[in-house]
Amino acid sequence: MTQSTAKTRILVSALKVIRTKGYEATTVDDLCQDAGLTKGGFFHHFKSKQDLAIAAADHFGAMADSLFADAPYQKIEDPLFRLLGYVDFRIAIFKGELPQYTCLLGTMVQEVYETRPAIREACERGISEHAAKVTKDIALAKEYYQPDATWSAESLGYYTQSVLQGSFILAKAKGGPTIAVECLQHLRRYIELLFEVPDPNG
Amino acid sequence: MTQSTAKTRILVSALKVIRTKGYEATTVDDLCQDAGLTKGGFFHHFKSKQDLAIAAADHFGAMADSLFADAPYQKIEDPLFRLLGYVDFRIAIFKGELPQYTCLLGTMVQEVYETRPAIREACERGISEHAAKVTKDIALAKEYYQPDATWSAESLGYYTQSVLQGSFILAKAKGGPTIAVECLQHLRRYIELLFEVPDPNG
DNA sequence: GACAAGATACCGACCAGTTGGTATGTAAAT
DNA sequence: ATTTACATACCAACTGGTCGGTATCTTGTC
Repeated sequence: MTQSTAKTRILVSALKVIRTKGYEATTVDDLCQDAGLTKGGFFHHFKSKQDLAIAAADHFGAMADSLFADAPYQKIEDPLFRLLGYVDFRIAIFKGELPQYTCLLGTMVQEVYETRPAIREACERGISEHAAKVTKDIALAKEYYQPDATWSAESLGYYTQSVLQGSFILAKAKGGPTIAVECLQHLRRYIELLFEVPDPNG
Repeated sequence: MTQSTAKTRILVSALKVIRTKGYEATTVDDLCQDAGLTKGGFFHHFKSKQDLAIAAADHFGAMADSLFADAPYQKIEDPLFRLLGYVDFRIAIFKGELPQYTCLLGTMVQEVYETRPAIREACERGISEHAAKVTKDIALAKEYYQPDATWSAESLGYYTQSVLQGSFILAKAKGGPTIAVECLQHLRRYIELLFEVPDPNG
């Protein structure tokens, strides 16, 4: 059912190539070669490289949406443990290959936030939408377990994304996910402490 | 006493330009124009653009070193509160201009970790050295206040950097530091919780 | 302290390769 | 018979980097 039209092939290639080389270092020819078509075909579907980047950002957001929507942790009923399930799920993703667990949006926005406002905006949208979904569970958990806490659900939602984005950078710098995973475990511990989850070790 | 030799002028320009545009989008001509010399001069001091990037990474590390070594919070004697002082100091830095509080190393490594191993290595070195300095205080505080904690000082040191790097990305995406600062406040709260710092609000 | 001799710091023109993007053509689908 | 979905050929602009040259600063010698 996964239609392999040229347009989606380009988008898939964009996710792969831009995540490993960044936006500026990725040439249109790189994408054409990876997607198996020629430049004429590329510019038939996207009016510019920047246009492709925006479409790729949207596509990445949609991919992420369904990845997390279909993840097993969503079946957990308690919002707090669903939130912890989210963190565990993200830790599990780190077992894959580096360019695959990395975030296209964070990678691109880092490079182009000043020079390509339209791309920046697309990245911001994707990040914020994902953060909003995490925030939703946080808000539910907060209402139930910590209604009087001084921190806002939204800021904690963004905080999870901050830790994730930073972990990607450390993983790239270190050439592997070991330290990144430890960072996510700190994030998990923070959530446990905030919600006063009983320590399973006693 | 601050010698304005062409070489240091190029390095200063590199910090500025690469932090706003990224490594690949920064051309040698960009740097020459900003530093006020010509291409011939540039390649007299650096044998390649990549060579400059490595030198810029080292220079950035040195700048950061002295910035934090001379910061007022270093005078705090208790290592735990010195650590909290570090976080507060980083929050304070966010009051400046976006490209100025951003990390050159995180920006570059994101783009080039796969394509330019030598630059990746330089970025990793800089990040790890800074993390090690934070870790030092964490280790002291841990030994004194939480000697039996299960988390390692080193992982917490890297965690602080992870939150920072992620906060930079959010600041770039959002076009301002507001959310980033809130992230650092979460980091501060996490440290307080880990070390069971009494809540000043009662 | 003068001066030749070399090293250093920089300039400006140039080059080969690459880049994003275009113009034109064509075969299939509607 | 148009429109869609590509391929081919091409271009102007830009890229990192080279090269020969010049001004200035160092250094050793007398």
